[in-house]
Amino acid sequence: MVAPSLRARVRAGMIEEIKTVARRHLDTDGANLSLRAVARDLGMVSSAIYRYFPSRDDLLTALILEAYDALGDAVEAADAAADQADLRGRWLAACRAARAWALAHPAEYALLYGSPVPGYAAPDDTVAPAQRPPVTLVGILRDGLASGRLAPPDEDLPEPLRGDVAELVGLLGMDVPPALLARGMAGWTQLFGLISFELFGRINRALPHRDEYFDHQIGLMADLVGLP
Amino acid sequence: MVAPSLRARVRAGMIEEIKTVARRHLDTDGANLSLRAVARDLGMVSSAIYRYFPSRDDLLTALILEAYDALGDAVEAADAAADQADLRGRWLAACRAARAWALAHPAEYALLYGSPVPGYAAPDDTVAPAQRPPVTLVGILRDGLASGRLAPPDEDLPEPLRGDVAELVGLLGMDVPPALLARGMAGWTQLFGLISFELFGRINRALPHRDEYFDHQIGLMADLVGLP
DNA sequence: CCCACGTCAAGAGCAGTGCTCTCTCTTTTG
DNA sequence: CAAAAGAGAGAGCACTGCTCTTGACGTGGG
Repeated sequence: MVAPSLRARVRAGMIEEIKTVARRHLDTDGANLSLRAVARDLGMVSSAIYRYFPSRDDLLTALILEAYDALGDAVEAADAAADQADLRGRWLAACRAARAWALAHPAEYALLYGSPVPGYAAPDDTVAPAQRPPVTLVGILRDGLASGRLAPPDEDLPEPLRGDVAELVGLLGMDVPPALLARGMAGWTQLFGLISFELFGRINRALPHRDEYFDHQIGLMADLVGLP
Repeated sequence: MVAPSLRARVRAGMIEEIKTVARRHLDTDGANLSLRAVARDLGMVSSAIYRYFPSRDDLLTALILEAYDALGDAVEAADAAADQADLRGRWLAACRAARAWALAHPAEYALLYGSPVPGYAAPDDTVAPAQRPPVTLVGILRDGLASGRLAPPDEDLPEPLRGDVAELVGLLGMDVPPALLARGMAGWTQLFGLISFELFGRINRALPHRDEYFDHQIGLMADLVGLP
């Protein structure tokens, strides 16, 4: 392990600076990020950017990865900060943290969960960090099951579906009944829908009390998954 | 009322032809619609398009309007085709119709419910057609309430929210308790989330039986709104 | 009938985009 | 100290939305 050379440190700083400026452009100008505009802000020429990122998509991918991790950190931190015995409190805290992060970083949220850019295919690196929020939610359910505070749902899944979800249970490494995982995914789907509606402006201008509306809606889903 | 002149009829046909080709480009190339490419396909030069649409955004708006109406038609038709006494059947049919339309027209769905285009602001004309699917869902609940087949939820909404939702009830002109409307909106949010995840996300590659998964998820929401 | 008016399409051009290639200068390395 | 590698600048290609001008054509009124 040699000490990084001056050039290497400058390079790392440059990469960070490019990402910072790009993030700023993302927040102000929306999803269509212009490499040339970023370069202009940095006082350099557009072709110089290609020393650091092989293409615009790679820059976007780097931003997406960081955004997934930032969202995952926020959700997991909120869950960890709550009273671990209070399952419903943990669920609500995780959901609120996701919404708060999305409201604070709307353009990055749109990058993660908006319509996919036509030519762009997200690399596999993004799969794991993307699953952190739903995994956190399911983890709360697993904890509840383990501690006996959460009763599994009465129903079971019909067969072709049961196998799929059971496989997903194994993939996530969380020992919960398939029917419960399905309800947990319903909660995650609902959370995503709620945030997207609020952010993309499709939801009602007739609902001024957005915090209360959000809390009520995620409360409904907490009921659905069986949190007391 | 005079008969439209030959020129007017040719013009109307041209507008339709442009929209058709644009829709095709949308489906193949994704959201970034190129005016020049559309013009090329029509054997004309890009500037000629501006005789019919003042800008690219106006062409997009026309497509969005038609898409909203197509989706609304599909959902309402599915609801109307179901046995009107079978409330749960109507709910499921409406949801399935929305999904089917989205899967058949992914790019147009993305245009409607994906991340908003930065510079673009949807005109007010789009508000009414955009509300047709959720209004259809709530209409099912109202019918159930009127016929006594659906019991309103036990709970009531806490105060700041109750007023908001009550106002929304008035706005929609549907006489349902606020708590029930809130649950109906949860169902609509869930439906949007489900379709978006399936279309955009590569959530659940581990779920090959998508139809069954979808049916189960909307079934959960049918339970939540109280449909027997 | 005919001509002026309004519509239409084409072409050039402007400012912007992602990206490539070359050329030069500086830093690191053997 | 010389060779190799890295970094930035600049020109250029193909593309985008959009504007303006120019010339051709169909149509309705005199």
